[in-house]
Amino acid sequence: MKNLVIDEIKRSLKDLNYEFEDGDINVNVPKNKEFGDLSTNIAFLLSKKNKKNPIEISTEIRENLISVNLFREINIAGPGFLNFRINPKSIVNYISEIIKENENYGKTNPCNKKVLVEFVSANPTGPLTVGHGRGAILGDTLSNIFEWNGYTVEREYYYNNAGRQMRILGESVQSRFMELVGKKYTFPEDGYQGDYIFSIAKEILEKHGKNLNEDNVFFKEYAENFIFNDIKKTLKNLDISFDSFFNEKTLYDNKEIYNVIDKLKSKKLIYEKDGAVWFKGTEVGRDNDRVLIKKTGEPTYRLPDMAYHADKMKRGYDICIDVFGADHMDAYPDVIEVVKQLGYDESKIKVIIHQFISILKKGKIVKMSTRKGTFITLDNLVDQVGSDVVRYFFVMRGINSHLNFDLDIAKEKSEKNPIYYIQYANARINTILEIYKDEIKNVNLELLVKEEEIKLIYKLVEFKETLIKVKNIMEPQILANYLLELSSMFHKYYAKNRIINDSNIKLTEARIFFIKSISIVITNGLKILGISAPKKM
RNA sequence: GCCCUCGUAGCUCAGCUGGAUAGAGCAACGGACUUCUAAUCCGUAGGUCACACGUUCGAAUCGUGUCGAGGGUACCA
Repeated sequence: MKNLVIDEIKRSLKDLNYEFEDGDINVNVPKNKEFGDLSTNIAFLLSKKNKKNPIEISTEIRENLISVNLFREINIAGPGFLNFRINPKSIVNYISEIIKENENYGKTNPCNKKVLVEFVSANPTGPLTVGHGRGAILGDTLSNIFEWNGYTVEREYYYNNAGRQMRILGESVQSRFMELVGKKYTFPEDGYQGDYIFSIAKEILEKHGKNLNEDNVFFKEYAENFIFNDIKKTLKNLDISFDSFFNEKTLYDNKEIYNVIDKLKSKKLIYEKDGAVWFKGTEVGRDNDRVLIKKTGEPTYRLPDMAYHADKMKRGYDICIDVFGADHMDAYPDVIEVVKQLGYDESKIKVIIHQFISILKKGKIVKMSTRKGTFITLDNLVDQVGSDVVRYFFVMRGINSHLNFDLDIAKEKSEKNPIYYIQYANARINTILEIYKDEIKNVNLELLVKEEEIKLIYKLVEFKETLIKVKNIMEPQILANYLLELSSMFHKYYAKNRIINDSNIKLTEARIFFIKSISIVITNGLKILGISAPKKM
């Protein structure tokens, strides 16, 4: 809708010989509907450049556009705003288009571009917690968005099953096993204290008996498998699946991490100090130099991260999206700088940082630690409120907001959750569609003349623009809010207007088409968010 | 100390690249089901957009500073 108006304005400005750039033209929906359907401030911008009165410019543009069929009315208001009223007849046929495209409405034709989305990427040291949930759902939703925008998407999970953390995990399980069979084994310092460690130990006992004689590696690998299966199950419960799991170990095996060092060395960005190998970040504008290889000979986590990103660049994606929690805030600029130094186009990497959520229980923030086992698992949350609610909840807020999630309220008030509001709108429509099954031929959509109907159609037309916008700025809450607004408009309309009206068949037919198109948009929108759209509730 | 993110109604939060009278849900109060699902709708009340300067015709939005919250600042991941 906006785009249609913008195109007309552009054409007009060319006619009038005004110089402008595409970004200059802003069209938006005025808060006060008396101002019209859409409004632009273009006259103000041109007035600066041309030293001309905004009213004068507006008048010229109005004269030029007034005969265009798209517009029913164009007014000049205030100090020079141009307000447009759209001619409903020029827009009403979008409904047919929506119904024709049905479950594909909103999809863009394939654009032959590949995007890799890396998310979750939790090491297998414990179950996924609600803390991981936001990243998991954000990553999957962004993947869906890119798919709907015509991209080929790969979802990748990056993990590390080597190193200290995993060793401690193995020792923790071994220790619990010994405890179960009554043998002595010291629980490791910094060991994992969660109950799931016991569960793993018990399963080992059941399968292998109490005379099992294996070393730490056995316990570590057993635990890793157990936990990874658990993680995959959790993700599956949220309808999330990955195309690939990338093990950090690969980068050791194929020496990629050392290639990174060598290349940086040749650029004189590497030096040794105190027995460690450092990246000279300060040379290229970073605040600090960083250790890449410890004096023990082990790489720090940064180095494989760098090699991993270099690997992704080699694989030839058009965009690489990294979904991180705020705790990675500090590491990624170094990684990106190194990618750049290695000669890759670092602008292809888009880092999405989301803030953490706090879980409130009885009004208090629950401090969570995987190590201490004081966490709420994502599974637990899904069990309590369901996948739809969880998925909606985690994308309904801006990624930069630190949001508080009150568990008690979420459980108590789950009926009043906004997701039900949206799903209910769709269910109401489908009930009517179930009742009215007469064949409709030659529907006359121009009978939809009520103001609410026209506004709703505008809203439907906005769907495609919204999907493009979400793809560009990568903030899915815009889609969540869109669906909420659309549903609200429908509920209000439904309360005031009957759809099936036996004394006016033609109007009934038009409205059936109308609500059908609303249902399609809600269903498709929810699908992108990974949420079901039941026809009955 | 330094670096990120944030501060909007009692609570949880929207507010797109600055636009006209700042929105929604929850909580409070009052209404609406013989009619396609009341998981809904309508109404009342609730605000110095943390604060102060600045840029601008115009600021919740941009800039600087102050205060407050969270996160990061490791040869942990």
